[in-house]
Amino acid sequence: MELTPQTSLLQWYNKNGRHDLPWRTTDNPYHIYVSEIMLQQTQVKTVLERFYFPFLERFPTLLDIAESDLDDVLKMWEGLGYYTRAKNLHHAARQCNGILPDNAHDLMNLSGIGRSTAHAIAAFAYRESLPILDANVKRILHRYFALKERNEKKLWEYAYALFDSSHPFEYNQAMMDVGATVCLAKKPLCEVCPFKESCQGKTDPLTYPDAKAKTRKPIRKRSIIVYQRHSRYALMQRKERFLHGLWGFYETTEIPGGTALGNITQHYSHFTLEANVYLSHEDVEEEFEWFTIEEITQLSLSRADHKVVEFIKKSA
DNA sequence: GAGGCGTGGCC
DNA sequence: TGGCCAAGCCT
Repeated sequence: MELTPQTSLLQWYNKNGRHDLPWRTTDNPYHIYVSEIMLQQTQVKTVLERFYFPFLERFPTLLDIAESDLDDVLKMWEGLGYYTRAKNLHHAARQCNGILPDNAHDLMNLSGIGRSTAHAIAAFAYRESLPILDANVKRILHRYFALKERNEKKLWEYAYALFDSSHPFEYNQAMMDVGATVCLAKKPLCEVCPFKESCQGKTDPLTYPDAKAKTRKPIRKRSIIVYQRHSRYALMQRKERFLHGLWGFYETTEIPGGTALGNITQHYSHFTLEANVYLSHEDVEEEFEWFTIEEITQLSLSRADHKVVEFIKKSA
């Protein structure tokens, strides 16, 4: 007798799932929430080894976040990227007064929690019977139902079609594990896949969905000027959306004078920064704040600005 | 709906 | 080594 795809998936998960992930072995909704936000567009290894535990130690409860300054949250987020997540997490903590809603509908009203994340938290923390639709599930669905077209609305319908409503926790976790370890983007391992019997795309999995149009990342050439007064250096806290809340040195399209310290290249999500770094003792009228190297380590800086700090240390 | 939004790892 | 990819959301 043939197994249903849901039963096959469940059996696969029991044997092959990543059961030891800390956000799977807890029933603390706040811990699960933090993990879901950190894991957005971010590899499990990075979250697991560098960010998840230190963050929860610094902020043991959601109320601790609500009662802290955004700068303190950003400091724990430093290096993780997509800093709007930290801003939204801080805002969400205050929106709900440190008390996380216990259902997907109310979770979705919080900043930074979309439909998929709301479903994930609700399914994992409260066993609410809802499917998720993340990149892993999307890839599986495109192949399983042989869908060439990328269509978010239709994918949600297919997500419900394959969903095992009797086992929301195990199903959703299993789908992410299959996506992460079997239904791989470049090398799908169809022979060990729990869906190998019923998958409609198994003969040519790489053709689903249609390939994205290739676009070349633009290169932005900039000068970074490190203004120095005695043993202090000029930084500003970014107000714009890009790297919001992080501190940085002065950046310009002008070619300045001063001592050349070196060059940095930084790849961002939508452009590449190529910058020449200069040290200058000129007076400046811009509204900077001035910090020693020691004090700078207390701030939150982007990767690129950390590279600048390294140049300063070498030149000193 | 398309584009903005970080960083590290992989080949 | 440059281009893709990794538990999306917001505007």
